[in-house]
Amino acid sequence: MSSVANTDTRPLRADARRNRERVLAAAREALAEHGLDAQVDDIAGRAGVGVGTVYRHFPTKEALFDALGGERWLTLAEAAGPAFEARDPWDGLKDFLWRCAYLHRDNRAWGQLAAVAPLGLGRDEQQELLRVTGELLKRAQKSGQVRKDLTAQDIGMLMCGTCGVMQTTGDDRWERFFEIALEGLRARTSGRSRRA
Amino acid sequence: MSSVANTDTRPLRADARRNRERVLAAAREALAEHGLDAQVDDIAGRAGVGVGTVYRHFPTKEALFDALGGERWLTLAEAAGPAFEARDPWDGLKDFLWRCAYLHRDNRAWGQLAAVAPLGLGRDEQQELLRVTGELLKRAQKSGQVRKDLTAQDIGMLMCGTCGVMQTTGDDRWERFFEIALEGLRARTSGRSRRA
Amino acid sequence: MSSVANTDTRPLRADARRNRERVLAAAREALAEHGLDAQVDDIAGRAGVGVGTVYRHFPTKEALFDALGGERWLTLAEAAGPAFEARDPWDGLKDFLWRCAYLHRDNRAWGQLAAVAPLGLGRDEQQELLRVTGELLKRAQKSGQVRKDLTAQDIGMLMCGTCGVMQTTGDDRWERFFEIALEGLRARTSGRSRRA
Amino acid sequence: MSSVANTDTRPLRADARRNRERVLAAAREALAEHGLDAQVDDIAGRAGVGVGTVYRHFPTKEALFDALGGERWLTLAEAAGPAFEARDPWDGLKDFLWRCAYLHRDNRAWGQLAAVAPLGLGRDEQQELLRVTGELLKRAQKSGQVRKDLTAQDIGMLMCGTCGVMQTTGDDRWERFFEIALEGLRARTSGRSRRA
DNA sequence: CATGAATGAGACTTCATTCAT
DNA sequence: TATGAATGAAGTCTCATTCAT
Repeated sequence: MSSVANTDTRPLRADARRNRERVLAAAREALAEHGLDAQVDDIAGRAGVGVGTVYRHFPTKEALFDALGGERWLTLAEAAGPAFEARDPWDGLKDFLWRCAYLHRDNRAWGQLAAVAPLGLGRDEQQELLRVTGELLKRAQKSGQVRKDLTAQDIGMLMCGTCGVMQTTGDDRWERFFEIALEGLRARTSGRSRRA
Repeated sequence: MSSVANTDTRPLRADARRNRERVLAAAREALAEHGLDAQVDDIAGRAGVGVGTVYRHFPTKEALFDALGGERWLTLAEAAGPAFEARDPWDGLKDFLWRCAYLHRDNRAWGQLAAVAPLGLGRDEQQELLRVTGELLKRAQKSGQVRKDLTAQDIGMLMCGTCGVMQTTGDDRWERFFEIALEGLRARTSGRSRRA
Repeated sequence: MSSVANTDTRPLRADARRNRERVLAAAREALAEHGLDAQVDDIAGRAGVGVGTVYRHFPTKEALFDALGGERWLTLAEAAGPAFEARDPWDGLKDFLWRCAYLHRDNRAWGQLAAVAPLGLGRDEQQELLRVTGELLKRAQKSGQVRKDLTAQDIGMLMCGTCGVMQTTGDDRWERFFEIALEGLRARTSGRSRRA
Repeated sequence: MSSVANTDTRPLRADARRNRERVLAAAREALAEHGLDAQVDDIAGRAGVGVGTVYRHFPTKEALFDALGGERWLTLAEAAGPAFEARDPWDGLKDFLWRCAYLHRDNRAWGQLAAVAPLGLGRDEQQELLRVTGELLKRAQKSGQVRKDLTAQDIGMLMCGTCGVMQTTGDDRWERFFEIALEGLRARTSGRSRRA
């Protein structure tokens, strides 16, 4: 969660780290409010630092938002933990996905990022998320509750679409959308084949 | 489709109309490429006219994009026509929705607009779309193929989410998403309960 | 008053003349409201003609306003008429000057022009005004009521200053200013000489 | 005269202050030459800074000119100082007013401002000017040299009218106007001396 | 290291004037 | 001849980024 975009291994000085965190927090706020059009000066202001400090930690506005994106992937992956405890694998998967959705609702910045950060590409942080998602998915598939052909990336797209709805409506209607879309994951009941 | 945003009843002069169309076409292009950040000067350039001409037809950048939005709703509504001919209501509905999706794919500008034009709100042009969607939906519900509790707005959100995916991935993966989400519309087969 | 700026001797066609007058009237209005920043399109609109027509009659925005300026000089000169009937020459002069002032008050456009049309320069139309002013002035000087050293141009500057005040305050305070300034024209009372 | 429009208490950095002064100086120049139509880019150019710098110091073109206006009132008020030393109150008043007039002549920008800044209204800086003017006026009235009914605002209008003339003629003729108008302030002598 | 002043390309919009219809 | 659509230079202001203090 902490030094996501900092490739330098040397630990940052205490105050530098604090500034970095402040900037990230401010960026989250600004991003949530104004989307990708958030202004660097505004972010610096919210963080209580000068623009220069922002640029010391992040070479570019884009880099700053990228760092936020990194956080996002990690946090989402962490959200999977409880889902592994669930008795019913389908419940576990659902729980995880709703959790992810609410995280996006509570952090509008992430929703904005979802639109820019293509899925299944690049970022290392994303791998872990895909891994745990795949795990939960496989369990549910084995229990016969979920379509056998689904992949973790399919799930990713579903979340991505949900973020889109979230931002467009700006209210709670996405929950309805999400509930419907989740149904799309279910295995078609054996009813038919049996009847046939 | 035609003179969407022109409230003045007087018919435009031939050349003026041609320019208006050119500007709209250029705006579509620019919007597709750069989203809402597309620049008026660029649009004028693509249209082969001066900026002034753009502003003569549309008082504001926003108004220009609005006009595009109007087109969108109308065209989508028109896309429903063939669906009413389908033998199977579910096939009709699916056909319509895929058609809508492909229209968005072929006109990336619309996808950008989808993110700004909340559903179920405002614009008159949107009413017609909701109406025909509702009609097709009702038929499919009557035939027992689709969840009874769905509304035209639910369908709208589904399309909206699909646009989100389309833009994020930038490739064809949205088709997969769409196919899955469509499954979410299906009525849970009564097979089970009946058998019980 | 009519074809002031039209140097072509051929009489204009009836409708052309009517348009010309309309444009001038519209220009007066616009000038009064927006000063020299009045827009040609707006003037054309008020006149109920196209911009092209405005430009047919006046090659340039400046030329249009100049024409208004011409009117101004002529009308002011005509305002002197009654003043020649006055019993008392000083009363006659005062009457004339107040009349001029009120003409400017009632036609704010002129006030705007006053700031751009230097006095004592160029325009033929101005000569007549200077002539009659000089006449009235001379009479009042002969009767010993007015400073002997004043010239018609001094009077012109006084009017010009009054217009400045009129525009700056935007209300009636200029009357006060004018009254005071007029006193400055009076011959210093014989008191002095008597005492001497 | 110094940091007129800077309400922030923190002292500006040395270089920032220097730039601020440069911008103001450039604005004075531009205003003098082109009036309120002076362009921000031009001002920036004259000041040797980028446009951004102008906008950092003054949020708006209007704000910039306002700052100049503030200077004006203050400087004029300061010009009254010497007048209080004069033996003869009328000489003192005259001296002050001529001084004001010359200040406007030497700083044409102020003349332009005179046309926009109505008298007796708003600005705090103006109060001081009205106060000292009133003071000098009262003295001259007490000594019987000046019309008893005059107010500081009347004097203000007189200066305002003078600025108008100054700008219209563009030469020295305003001195003549001013001299005449000043005579308008004098108490009509005859009655008194006669009675005496 | 931090600060925030400076930069300047570039965005949107206006409007005098021209010219095709 | 009248119309009003088209033009495009020019104006105001913004904001990511750099750099002196």
